[in-house]
Amino acid sequence: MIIKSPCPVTTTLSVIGGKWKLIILYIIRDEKKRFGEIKKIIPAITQKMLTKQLRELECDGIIHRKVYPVVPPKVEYSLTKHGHSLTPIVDAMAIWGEAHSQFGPEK
Amino acid sequence: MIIKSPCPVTTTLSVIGGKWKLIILYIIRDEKKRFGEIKKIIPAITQKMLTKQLRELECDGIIHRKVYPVVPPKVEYSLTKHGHSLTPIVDAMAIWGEAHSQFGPEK
DNA sequence: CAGTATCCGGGTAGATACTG
DNA sequence: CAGTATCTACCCGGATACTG
Repeated sequence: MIIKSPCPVTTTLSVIGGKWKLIILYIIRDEKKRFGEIKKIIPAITQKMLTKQLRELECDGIIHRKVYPVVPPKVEYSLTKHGHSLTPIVDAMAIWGEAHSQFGPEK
Repeated sequence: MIIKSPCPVTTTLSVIGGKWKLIILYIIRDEKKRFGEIKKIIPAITQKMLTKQLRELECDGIIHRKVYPVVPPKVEYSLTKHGHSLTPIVDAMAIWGEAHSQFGPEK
């Protein structure tokens, strides 16, 4: 058995592995959100990073970007069907993180 | 709702998010492996990176490092109980990556 | 409001050589 | 065999300023 880096597991990681992507997925999992709403929920993220992470998720077909042609601009983000297929993984990771964050190395 | 970066999902990501960690977990999930064996299975990884990723996984209590005091050195890596609790997530990611790697952005 | 544009520092990761 | 050590390049991500 020989494994090269682009393999199924790493494919998934490349999609959700961004610093804020899991949080974003978590935020819009149930209802669509506007750019500013997401930004408010994650104050620590910069506009540049939020834009970048959203664009990458969009490129991977995970989220949908709906632009309303109004002034001032209004953009809503929501999960695509493809994106919804990730929620079990996001959930599992949230649960694992919750349960195991306090553990250190075994002795 | 306000989310800061160190939250459950990102905790999990920080543990398995390394470039090669998921692959390593996948490799030793069923049976312990020696350093050289892992290296052979992932030819693309450098010794330095393999060492680093293994150390980090060890620090997080995910894998166990058993050193045999022999010459030449022999070191075996295996999943800890804590590490085994990650396998459902690793599996889910592998399956998702397999199923969705061919998809692009939705139209 | 929802973005670009630009600058910049620090860490990630590769290549290579060396060692107990 | 299973690692260090060193040197280096790159890119991620933050800060800040500007715009349709």
